[in-house]
Amino acid sequence: MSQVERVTRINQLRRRLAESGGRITPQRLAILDALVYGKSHPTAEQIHEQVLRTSPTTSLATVYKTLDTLKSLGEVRELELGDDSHHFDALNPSAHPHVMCTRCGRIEDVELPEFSELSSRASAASGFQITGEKLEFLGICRDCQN
Amino acid sequence: MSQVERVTRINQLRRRLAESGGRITPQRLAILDALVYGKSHPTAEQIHEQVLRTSPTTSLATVYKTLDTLKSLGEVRELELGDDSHHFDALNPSAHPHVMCTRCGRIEDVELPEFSELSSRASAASGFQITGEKLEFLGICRDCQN
DNA sequence: GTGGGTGCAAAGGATTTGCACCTCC
DNA sequence: GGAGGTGCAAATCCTTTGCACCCAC
Repeated sequence: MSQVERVTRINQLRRRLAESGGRITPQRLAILDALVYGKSHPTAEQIHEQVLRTSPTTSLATVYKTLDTLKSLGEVRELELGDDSHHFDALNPSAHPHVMCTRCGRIEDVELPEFSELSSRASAASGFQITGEKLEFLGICRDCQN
Repeated sequence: MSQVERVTRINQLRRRLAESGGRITPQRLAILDALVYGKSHPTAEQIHEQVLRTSPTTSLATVYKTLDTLKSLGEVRELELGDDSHHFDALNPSAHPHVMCTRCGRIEDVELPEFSELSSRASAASGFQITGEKLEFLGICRDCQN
C-alpha cells in the first residue's frame, strides 16, 4: 500500500470515528497510526508496543476497546489464525484470504479472484444464508523456504 | 454418516491409537464414542459432558489430552469458528469447508468441489508452500431463517 | 458540562501443565 | 514391570470488565 493510500486510510478512519459520535483522542490517533503504518496484521500486543513509543501511558485495555469500536464500525477485521493471539487488519477490512508462515509468523493477503464466488456457492450447497466467510492458509513463506 | 460408517470409523480410531503405541482405556473409548456418535462438531466441554454419562470420573483434562493425541495422529481436526471455544471433527479429519449458524450454533460440512483447488491457487498467488487451509462460513441455517 | 474514553487492576474463561497415582499391554 | 494415561488443582494467557477519573467536544 502506497504512502498516499495510507494517509487517505488514516483520515478515513479518523472521519469514521468522528462521524459515529466517537472522540479523537491522542491514544486513538496513536492506535490508528500503528494500524496503518506499523507491522501488517498486528496483534493487540504488537499494536500496544508500537503505541507506547509515542503515547507511553496508553493501556492495552484501551487498545482492545478501540479495536472493538473499529470492528463494530466495520473498519477493522479480526483474524484468528490458530496462533494464540488474534491479528487485526485495518488496511483492508473486507473479507479476503490470508496466508500465515508457520516458521516466521508473517501474514500476507492472498489475491484469489475466485474467493468472491465462494459465499454464493456455499449458500447454494448448504441452504444457509451466508453472512461472513474466512479463508486462511498456513504455509512456509519464500524466505523461510531457504 | 451411516451407522455402518460410524462403526467403521470408531474401529479405525481405535486401531490408529493402538498402532501408534497408545493405550485403549475406558476413558478413551468413551471419548471416541462421543466423537463418533455424539453431537457433530462438539466442543471439548460437550465431549466431556457426553463422556460423563458412561464414564463419570473422566476429567476434562483427559478429554483435551486425548484430543491432542488424535490431532497429532491426523484423526481429529480442530475448528476455530470465532465462538469462544474450539470444535472438533473426528468424522472427517481432512480439510473441508464448514458453515456455522450464528443463531443456533449448528455446524455443518459444506460440499464445495472447488475447495481442493484453492491451495494450489493460493500457493501460486503468494509464493508460499501451503501446508494447511481452512474455509469457514457464518450464516443463518434453514431452520433459523424462519 | 457531560458523556465517552482511559487506565488500572481484577475477573473471566478456555486450554495447558505438573505431578502423584494408576493401569493397560 | 514399566511406559503411558488419568485426575486434580494450579497455572497460563489472551481478552474483557468495573469503576473512578479525565478530557474532547
